[in-house]
Amino acid sequence: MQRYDPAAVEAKWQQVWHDAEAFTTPNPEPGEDGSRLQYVLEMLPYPSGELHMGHVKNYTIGDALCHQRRRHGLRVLHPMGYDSFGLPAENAAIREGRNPRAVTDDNIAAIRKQMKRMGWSIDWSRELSTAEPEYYRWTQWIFLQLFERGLAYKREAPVNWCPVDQTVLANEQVIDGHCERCGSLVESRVLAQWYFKITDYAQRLLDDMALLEDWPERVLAMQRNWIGRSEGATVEFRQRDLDESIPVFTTRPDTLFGATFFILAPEHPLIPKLVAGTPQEAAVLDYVRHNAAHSEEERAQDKAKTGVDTGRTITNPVTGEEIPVWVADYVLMGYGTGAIMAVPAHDERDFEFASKHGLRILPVIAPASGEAPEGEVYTAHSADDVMLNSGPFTGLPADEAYAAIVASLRERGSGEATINYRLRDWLISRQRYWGCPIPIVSCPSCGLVPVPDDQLPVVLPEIDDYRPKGLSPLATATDWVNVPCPSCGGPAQRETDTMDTFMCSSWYYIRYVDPHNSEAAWDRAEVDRWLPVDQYIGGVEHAILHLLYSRFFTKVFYDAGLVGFKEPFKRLFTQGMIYKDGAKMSKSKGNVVSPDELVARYGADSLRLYALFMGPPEDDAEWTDGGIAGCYRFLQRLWSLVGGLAADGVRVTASPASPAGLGEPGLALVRKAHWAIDKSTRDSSERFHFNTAVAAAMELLNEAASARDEVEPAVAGFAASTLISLIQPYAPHIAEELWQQLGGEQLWREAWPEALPAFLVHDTVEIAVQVNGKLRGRFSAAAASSDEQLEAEARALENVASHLEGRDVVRVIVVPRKLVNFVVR
RNA sequence: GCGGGCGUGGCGGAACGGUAGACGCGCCGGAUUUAGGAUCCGGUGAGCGCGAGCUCGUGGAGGUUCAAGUCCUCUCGCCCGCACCA
Repeated sequence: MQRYDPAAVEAKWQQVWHDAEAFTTPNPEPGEDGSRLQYVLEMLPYPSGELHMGHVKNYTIGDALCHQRRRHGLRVLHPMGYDSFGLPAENAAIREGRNPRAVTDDNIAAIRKQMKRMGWSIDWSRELSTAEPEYYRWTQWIFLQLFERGLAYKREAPVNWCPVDQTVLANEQVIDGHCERCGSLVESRVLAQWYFKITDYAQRLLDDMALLEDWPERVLAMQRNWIGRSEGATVEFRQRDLDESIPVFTTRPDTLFGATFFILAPEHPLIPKLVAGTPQEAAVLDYVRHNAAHSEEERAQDKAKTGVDTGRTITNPVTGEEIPVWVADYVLMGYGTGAIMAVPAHDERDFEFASKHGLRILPVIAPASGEAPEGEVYTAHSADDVMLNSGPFTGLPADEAYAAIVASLRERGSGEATINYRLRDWLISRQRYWGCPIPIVSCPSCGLVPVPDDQLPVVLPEIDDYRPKGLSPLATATDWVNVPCPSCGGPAQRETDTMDTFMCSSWYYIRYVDPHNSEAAWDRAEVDRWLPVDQYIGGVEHAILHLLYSRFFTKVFYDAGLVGFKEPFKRLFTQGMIYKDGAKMSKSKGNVVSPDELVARYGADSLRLYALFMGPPEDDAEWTDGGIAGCYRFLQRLWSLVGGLAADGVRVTASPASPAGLGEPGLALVRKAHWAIDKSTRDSSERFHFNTAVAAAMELLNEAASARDEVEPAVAGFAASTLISLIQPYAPHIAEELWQQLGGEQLWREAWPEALPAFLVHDTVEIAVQVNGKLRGRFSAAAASSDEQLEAEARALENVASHLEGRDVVRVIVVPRKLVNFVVR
C-alpha cells in the first residue's frame, strides 16, 4: 500500500477534472427544463497579492455546496473572476515603478494558480477580469444606460477627499471620518463629480427586502440603517429680508410651537445672501470658512456645538413669531434640507445648544403625569402625552396634535408630511488612473455628450506617470483627452476621471452567464434562466457597499427591461472571519498563516477540511495549527483503512437493502453509515454546518476502523464507500483517489448517498432514568417496549430503587425510546 | 444612544425542551522506537469516594415545566455595524 501523498493525489485529479471538463457548465438550451439550475456564487477576489485564509474559507464553503448540489442532480453554475481595477494594484505599481496592468496581471496569475491548486470546482471557461476592455466596455455601456435614464449626473458639491490617495470617496468608503483604504483623515472639497441617483431607489431597496429568501438579519439591519428612512414633515419657514422660504425636515411636527430658533448648516447656500450687509456678516462668513476646511465627517468627531448668530430672524409658520436664525456645525448640509427648526425643550442637541447660547426653551408637550420638568429635555414618546403652549392644539393628546398640525400646515401651504432618507447619491468619480474611464465627452457647445455605443470601449490610455496629482492622471494624455464632440464634431474633451471600482463589481454576476458576448453586455434570455443567484457567499464587510450597489443596479436593469428579476441574490451567506492569537488575521498584525505553506505541508484537502471543521462557517473562528494537523491525520487514517480494504479486494459496495440477515457488528456499522449519511446531509445542506457533517464522517471512520476485522467485506465496503462519498465535497481529491482504489470512477458525478429509514431506527435503545429530573441510571430496552415495561424496568434498577425508597411516586413520565422520569415527594 | 450578535471543559466547538461536553486539538499514561518524530491503545469537566456511586457544573438572578445550555423576565460582560440623521 502506498503512503498518502497529497501533492501527487491532488495533481492527478486536478488533471483528470481538467481533461474531462468536469465542472464546465454550458448554458441550458432554450426550452430545456430550468428547474434544475443552480447558481452558486462566491464574491470575486480583488487581486492584490495572494489568496489569504479568508478566501480559502469563502471558496471552500461555496465549493462544498456546489459538489453536493451537483450530486443531487442539479446543474450548477460556479464561475470565478477578478475585481481587478482599483487602488492597491495602482499604488503597488507606483511603488515598484511598474505598470498597473502588469502588476494586476501578475497578481491574477498568482491567484489563479492558487485557486487551481486548491481544487475548487470552478467553471474556468467563464473566467473574467473587470479591467479587460471586453468587460469594461459594458461597464461603460451601463454607465450610459444610467445617464440616459437621468440616473447619472454631474454636480458640483462638497465631497470627501482623501489627501493621501488623492481622490474623492463615496460616503460608504468613509469610516469615522477616515479613508477606508489608507486610514487618513478625509477632507472636504468642492468638486464637480459624477453621481448615481441611488436615492431614487431608497424605498424600493427597503421594500424589496421582502423578496429576499434568506439574508442574514444583521446585513438587512445594516442596509436599513444606511438607507435611514424617517417619517416626518417638511415645514417652510418664511424669511422676510430674503423674501424666500427655507424648508426644514422634522420628525416631530408636533413640537412646532416649541421651535424657538432656527439653524442653517455652515454650507447652506443662502447664508451669504442672508448676512450680506449686516453687522454680523464678517463673523458669520468667517465661521463658514472655518467649517469649510473640514468635512462633515471630520467635524462630527468633535461633538462640541459651536455656532454663530446671523442677527436675522425667520417666521415660525404656526405662531407667527420671529425667531433668531443661527449657523451651527451640528446641522449637516447632507441630511434633510440643511436647515432645522430647533426645539430645545424636546431635542437633546437643541437643548444643549440653547443652554450654551442662552436661547429660549419652551416646552410644548408634557407627559400625562404633569408638566414637563423645568430645565430638562422631554424627548420620550408616550401615548398619554398632552400638548402645552400650542395655541389651538393645547390640551390635545400629542398623537392627535401631530396629525392636526401637519394638516394645518398643508392647508396653509407651508408644509406637508414627508419621508426623508439618510442615503445619499453614490459618488462614482475617482481621480485615479487604474479604473474604468467614464465614457463622456465634454463639449463647449453641446455640454456632456455620451460616447456613442459603437465607439465603446473608451480604452484606458497608456501614460508614463500614474501618480495621483489631485487631478486624474488621465488628464496628461492630451492626445486621448482632446476629441471631436460626438454630437457636433467641434473640439471637445474626454472626461478624465475614472469610475469607482464598485461600479465594476456591481454587475459581474450577470456577465458570468454570457461572458464572451461581444454584441451585448448579456443576453437577457440566458440571464433570466440562471439568475437571481441561488446562493451568494462572502464576507460581511460588503454588507452595504457592494451588496447595496448591486441591488440598486439590478433594479435599474429591471426597470430598463434588461433583466426579468428585481433582486440579484436570493440567498446570502456571510462567513465569519478567521482570527489568530485573538486578532483578525492581517499582514499588519503579522499573524497571517499562508495557505500556500499549509497546502505544501498537508495538501489542499486537509486545508479545505479544516476550513470547514473549525466551527460553524458563519461564526468567527480562531485558527490553530493543531487543527489542520488533526484533519490531516483523519485523511491519513481514511487512506490506510481504504487502502487495506482495497488490497483485500473490497470494492465500492451499495447498502444492504434491509437489516435482515446481518450479524450484530455488521448491522451496527451499516447503521452508523446510514446515520452519518443522514446527519451529514442534513447539517450541511440545511444549515451549512459542515463542522458537524465532517465530525459525523470522523465517527464513521472510527467505528469502521475498529470493526474492520469483525465485519464481512461487503459491510466494510459499504462503510468505506459511504465515508468516501460523504467526504467528497470537502476533500474531493483523496475521495476520488480512494473511490478509484475501490474500483469506482467519477465520484464527482455519483449520486449523493441516501439514508435508508430501515437503518435509522434501532431495535434496542438506551433509556435514561431520572428521579425528579436527575439522572439516576440507564438501561437498554427493546425500542418497541410499552410504557409499562419501561417503567417496570426503570424501577428495577438498583440505583433508581434506592432513590424511590420511602417516597411517594406522584407521577411517572415516559418518553418512548428516550427516558423515564419519576416525580417523587 | 440606536441596531445586530455572542457568553458551554485547558482550547475550537457538539447537544428536535429529554443522558451536557459529540468530533477535533491539547494534556496524562502505556505500546512500538537507539533517540526524536510518526503511529497504535487507554484516559481526560470540577470536587468527594477503594468502589457501586454522590455532589456541583452551560456569565449572574429569578420564572415556566415532570424535565431548561435550550423557552420567558431582569441583569452583567464581550464583539460587530451605525451614530450631532433633526
